Amino acid sequence: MSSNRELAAIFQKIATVLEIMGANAFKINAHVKVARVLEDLVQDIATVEDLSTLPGVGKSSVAKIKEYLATGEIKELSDLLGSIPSGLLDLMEVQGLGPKTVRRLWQEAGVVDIPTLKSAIEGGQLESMPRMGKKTISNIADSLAFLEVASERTRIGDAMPIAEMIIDQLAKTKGVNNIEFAGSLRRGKETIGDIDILATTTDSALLAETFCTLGGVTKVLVRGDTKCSIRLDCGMQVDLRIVAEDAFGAALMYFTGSKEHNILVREQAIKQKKRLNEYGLFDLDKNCIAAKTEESMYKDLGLPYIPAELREGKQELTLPQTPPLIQHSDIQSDLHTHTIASDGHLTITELAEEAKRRGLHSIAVTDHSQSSMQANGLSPKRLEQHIADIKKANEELDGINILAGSEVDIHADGRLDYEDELLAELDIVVASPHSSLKQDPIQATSRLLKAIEHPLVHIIGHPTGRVLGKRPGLEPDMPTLFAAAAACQTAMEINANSWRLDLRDTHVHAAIQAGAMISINTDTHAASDFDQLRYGILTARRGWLIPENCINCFSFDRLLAWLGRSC
DNA sequence: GCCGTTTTCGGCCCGACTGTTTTCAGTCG
Repeated sequence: MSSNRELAAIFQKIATVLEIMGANAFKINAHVKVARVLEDLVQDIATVEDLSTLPGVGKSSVAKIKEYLATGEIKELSDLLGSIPSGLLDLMEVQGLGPKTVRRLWQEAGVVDIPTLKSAIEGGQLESMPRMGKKTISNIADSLAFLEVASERTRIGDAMPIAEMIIDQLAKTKGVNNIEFAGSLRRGKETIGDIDILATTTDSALLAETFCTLGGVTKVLVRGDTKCSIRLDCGMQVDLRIVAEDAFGAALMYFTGSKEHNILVREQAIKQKKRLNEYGLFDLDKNCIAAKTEESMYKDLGLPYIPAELREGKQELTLPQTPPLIQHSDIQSDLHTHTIASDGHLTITELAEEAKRRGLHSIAVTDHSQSSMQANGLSPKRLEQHIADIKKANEELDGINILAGSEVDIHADGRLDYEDELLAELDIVVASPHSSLKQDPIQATSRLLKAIEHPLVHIIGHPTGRVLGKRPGLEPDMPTLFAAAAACQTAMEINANSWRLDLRDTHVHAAIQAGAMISINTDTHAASDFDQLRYGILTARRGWLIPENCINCFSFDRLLAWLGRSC
């Protein structure tokens, strides 16, 4: 919902202005928390009956949200922005600049935005400020230059291979015992800020040296005894923490986060008269109760083990036991793939062989439909021939079932791109939006609803059509869609391609709550695309998906029965 | 500003690192 995002941005801005003005830190945090809750909210904020039921939303925030819904703005923000130059907000994005420094730059050097900061540096005006030495000024200049070329966050599909490559190299360093990545990467978020790596070693000097001189390092940002930070030529920042062997679990838990999860578990510790930090769980006499493994930490806090993907500070501490979240090995079929018949790079046989090699029992061939001209979509006549080719390949190949399908376009008005008679010949129909991705939410809802309710449609492919960092995609009323999907037994896809991850994590959770089935597919166009499945799994786990709610985990017989379901 | 299984008032995580200082403020995660 765009209004959710817009409102979240307003709360975030209020928080940032308050920070520059030196307001109470907890008041600032309260605004940041509301912003986060709004960003994660699946339901349109305008349809929430009792706003005060949202976590972190109190009396004052309810009033602000209501004001926004009635007028489209919040006066407090315009008032606040009247008291400081609005360009100061941009300065807060500069690494190393915090609220105190930004305020001083403004009041003592007349800096009001990034251009005036640049000229103040060039003109030497900062040098006369107290606590502003050569090194600090040069670091600010570096950060400014970096800000111009850097994008905000990195897609997990880019970050994960980098992290794994670095870990591979560091693991070979003499003395290293444990090494793992933590942070948002371990939690499986769709985009990553920094890569966090934790290690134990008998030679920390050697490990730090190896880390700071890795290929691709453009700047060493921090180099201490236990913490080093580097920036890579791709723009990513990587932090290495060297921790004690017997406190690896405590450190892993702490640096995996999220910050919100850490606060919740720390509160849990305080309630039990314990104390929790990155070195372990302690009693009031500072005796260590647990530290070595994450499992022991959660156990001694009286909690079930909480998988990293659930650690977002939401409802995870209320879990009575560890949920059996879906795993890579649970996936037995891929139900959305392409061949050279449309825009893929593999033949039907090559595709099926690759699926078989990866241990799947079934693969659905779902090439594009006729309207997808750019993707060489199949005319009805070509589809007829393609179905025959798929059936022939299915007979010839052992050890894999090949289903004849189509990824059929959902037109802007909700009609499908083939006649029902043709769709009825297919084993499986994935219906996806590919065009008119900027249509308004009401039209988008009705469009997707028609496809969900179509008796021949099994799966809605990449339901919003978003592409991370490039286009937001459709913004339909998700709760309405999920209710219909549950009623019609139409599965909603998690497209595992790391550019898409569509449905996103919060959608998956809402879909399951509504009783809808989920399908995780790679949308494979080339053999290596099967590797993207891991990102779909992470997104599914973040949405609390268990195998029972995912049709790709069904045995072949059960899948066939499900595909034959009546709507 | 938000919250409540000791609380409607009094908490709200806290340690590492940097740069500038001679003991600490600011930033970050």
